[in-house]
Amino acid sequence: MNTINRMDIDQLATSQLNSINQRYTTNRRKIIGILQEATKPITINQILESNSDLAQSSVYRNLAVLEQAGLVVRIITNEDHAHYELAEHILDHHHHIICSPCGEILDFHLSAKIEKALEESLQKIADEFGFSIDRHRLDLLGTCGDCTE
Amino acid sequence: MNTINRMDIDQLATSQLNSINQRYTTNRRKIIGILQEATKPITINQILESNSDLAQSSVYRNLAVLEQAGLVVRIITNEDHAHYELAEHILDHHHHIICSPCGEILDFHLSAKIEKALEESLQKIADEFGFSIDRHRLDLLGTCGDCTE
DNA sequence: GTAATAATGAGAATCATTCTTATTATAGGA
DNA sequence: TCCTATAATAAGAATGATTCTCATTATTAC
Repeated sequence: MNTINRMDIDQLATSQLNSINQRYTTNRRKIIGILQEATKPITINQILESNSDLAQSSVYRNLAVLEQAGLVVRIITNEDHAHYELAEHILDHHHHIICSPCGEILDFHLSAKIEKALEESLQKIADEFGFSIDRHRLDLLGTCGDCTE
Repeated sequence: MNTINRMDIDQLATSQLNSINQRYTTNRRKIIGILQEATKPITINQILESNSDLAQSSVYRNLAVLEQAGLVVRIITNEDHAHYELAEHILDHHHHIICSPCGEILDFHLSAKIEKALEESLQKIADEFGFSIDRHRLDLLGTCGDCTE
């Protein structure tokens, strides 16, 4: 998991940003770096805390650009703040386990077998509805060990 | 699906609201009725459009109460507005297919077999993470037929 | 280098949602 | 049936995450 290294990410980022006529600037590189180190989805406040050089408005703007470029995914939960993480072709396909009390989000993987069976079912369903699928997401909502105590 | 009738819902609503010391008022009954007729998750604006008697602030407040009572579920997507629908013990367990361009949300059902396999996998994963599961949600994101044309 | 264009950052603006408060409705006891 | 205590309502104000504006700074192409 996440065997892709920094050099490869930079190359990917440059090429995907270029394809939408955007540059891979210093700020964008910083944000990608912070997301890569985070190993789990984080909020904009957490990004700002890890690098005080970044302006809030720039982080909002750049995350939107990085999302358009397909490099970053925005995760919406019932929390006040959105969470962000690197796109699945950089990490790998996975799902989220969310602690409702504290808002923490962690990644998990389904077994290849279940994942495949699920994808086949979903494709059939999309066909029935006349939808073209972009992606699916599966969240597990509950309470983490720390919040139970 | 959704074989429960209005009388049963009213009874359920009364009992679940009472258990958190809340009343099943006229406004709350109206909101439940609108959600039942909608057959798919709708926004607060859509609720206000179906009944001009309701004050916006009351709808917000009452949906929060109905959600606490476990009668209503709030659905968050990337859209600006949250969507609401009746809880799964009133409808039945299902998932959502979401059109990203227009924001429409429809319900779908997984085959019992896949659903069961999935739930078993998720239980194992929750155990590994030391989480207690509340529920899971599965969304299919894509583009509906109308938005493709 | 220089001009043209894009990105930045500070703060203002937006807008869904939540909060406040005076008014109205409801339930339970006398 | 009337009181009284308490809950719900509705109108608008307040909040706060996110988006927008625009003057300044950086980058690219020639």
